[in-house]
Amino acid sequence: MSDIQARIDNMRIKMKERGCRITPQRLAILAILAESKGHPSVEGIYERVKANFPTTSIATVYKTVSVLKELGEVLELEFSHDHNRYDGARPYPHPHLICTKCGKILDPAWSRFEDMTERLASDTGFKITTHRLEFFGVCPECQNGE
Amino acid sequence: MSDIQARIDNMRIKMKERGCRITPQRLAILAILAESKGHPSVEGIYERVKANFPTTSIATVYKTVSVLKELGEVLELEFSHDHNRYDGARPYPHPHLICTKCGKILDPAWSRFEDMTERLASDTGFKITTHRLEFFGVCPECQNGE
DNA sequence: TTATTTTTTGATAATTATTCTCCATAACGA
DNA sequence: TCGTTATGGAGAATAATTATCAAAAAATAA
Repeated sequence: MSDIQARIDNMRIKMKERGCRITPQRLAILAILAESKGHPSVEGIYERVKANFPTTSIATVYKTVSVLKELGEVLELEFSHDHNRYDGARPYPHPHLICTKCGKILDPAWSRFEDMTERLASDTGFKITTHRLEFFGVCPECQNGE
Repeated sequence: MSDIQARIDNMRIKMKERGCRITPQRLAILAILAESKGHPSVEGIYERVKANFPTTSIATVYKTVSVLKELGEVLELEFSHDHNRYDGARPYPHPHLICTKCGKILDPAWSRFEDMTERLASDTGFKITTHRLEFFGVCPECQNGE
């Protein structure tokens, strides 16, 4: 079974356990999020769902993403000046590399920051639950004016 | 001269150079941002400015903060589900420690991530311009139910 | 100083992403 | 299959932020 299929199944099970019904629209949303190389926005997910389910409302996408967020099955990247973006393939905190020109978001293949987090916790008394690390810059394509 | 006064003067000079006029309201905003231990929101700045200038509009605060952001004299912490928060004392990217219960934001005394950034740039071809690193957790006060 | 020009202020309207409302419909356990 | 109950969809509501614009204040010129 592919990683993507495994992610879809995992999300499905988590939603079921919570008492959610798996509708075709939701399944489509899960699939898009699990594939999500591009870290889509709700708007972007909505556009892709509509290809198969033309009557879908954007509210449905918001509601499904919200449940997944609550379940820890999707990572939300917050942008107060733009649509939030979502990572359903790797829902745990990890670094992101964001092109400030085209909005592309990449996942550099790096490990987490356990030791850093631990030291910070013992220094400050905080119980650290999560973190967010994002690098911003201009991608090679945008540097070449493509 | 105190660090805070130096920050105020620096912001003032940068705004002057850009052709901005330093009004009493703006000076009050600069002072609040330079002191900003608590990483205030626009709303919070507005409340404090109103103590001295009761007729101030929140739009004035938004506009001033926007100019400072453009000049790189204030760091914006983005929260898509809440007011953004601002750091005028240390306007360069640095880690933040955020209590998810009370909203307190601390600056742990850590250095930047130059080496990390450099490696990432050479790995991906991105021209890295800035980064964002935020740790979330529950502060000691909130753990004790205060 | 006074007149003139330009920017800023402040009140409010507009915008935009997101959330809510509500009922017909669909999912799913019995 | 049936009955219960969550969901879907359309549009209204919300909330943070931004835009508008006339009046006031600051800079500049005379």
